[in-house]
Amino acid sequence: MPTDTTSTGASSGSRALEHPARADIRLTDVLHALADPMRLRIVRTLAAAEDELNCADIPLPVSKSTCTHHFRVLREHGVIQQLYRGTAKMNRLRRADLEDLFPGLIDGVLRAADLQARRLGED
Amino acid sequence: MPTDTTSTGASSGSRALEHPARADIRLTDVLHALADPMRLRIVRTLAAAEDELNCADIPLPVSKSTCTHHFRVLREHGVIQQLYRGTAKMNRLRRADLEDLFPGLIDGVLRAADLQARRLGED
DNA sequence: GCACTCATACGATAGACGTCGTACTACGGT
DNA sequence: ACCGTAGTACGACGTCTATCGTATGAGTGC
Repeated sequence: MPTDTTSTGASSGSRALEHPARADIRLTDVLHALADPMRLRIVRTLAAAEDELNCADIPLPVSKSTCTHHFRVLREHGVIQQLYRGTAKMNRLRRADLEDLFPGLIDGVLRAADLQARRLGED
Repeated sequence: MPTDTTSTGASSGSRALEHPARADIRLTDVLHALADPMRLRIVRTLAAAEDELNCADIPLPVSKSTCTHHFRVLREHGVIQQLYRGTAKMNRLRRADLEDLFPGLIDGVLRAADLQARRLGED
């Protein structure tokens, strides 16, 4: 029950995507997932949206295959939740699970990323 | 001056070890450095000690070469400060620099690691 | 000076990672 | 039924990583 992905109900519910159960999420895996510029950008965008986003809603300077790869890494390491909604695949941060396991961690990383972006004049 | 390693004075001051300046520390590098079980254990031990530690003071289930490798990664990514003191090499967390750049990040990771260790019965 | 200890350097190796392009599948609309 | 769109699968490629063993360098103490 920690990784219930059927809560939206109205989805066509075709293929199931494998997510790690909350208890199986490992800190080093999460850190590894976040330790990549592309993935960190994805996570920041998802966090800023506070709503589920289409893969294509997050512009990345890499090919579509690479994009798929990064989303999968984030999902398999327990950082995001993905579910199909028709032809699109919606993405959402697993805030509740992560907050339960590692309170404050994600917010700390996001704040750090914001500070660095401001400091370096990016973003 | 952000990376002054001569503050201890009494050290023999032989070889200098390269450390990134505070402004050059990148979040993804720090996360990557922490995203390894061995290195996370090193950092946790250093944080718990709150004092500088010899490399050999941190027992790791890997060879000495590998140990050296991990310490170098941590240093080159700005997580720890190393300085020679005679034949030993002392290690210390760069808490001030990291706290200045990414407030709360390290503490968040350490707390997360503690919680996970308790949850999994390790530690 | 010599032995001992702490740590490095240097290869070597096996595996993981980020990236790409192309071919393919799934769904939705017309 | 058909096409278009969103995303996957697969194979390839070069790079990076974690690990090791052995040989080497730097200090301490006898």
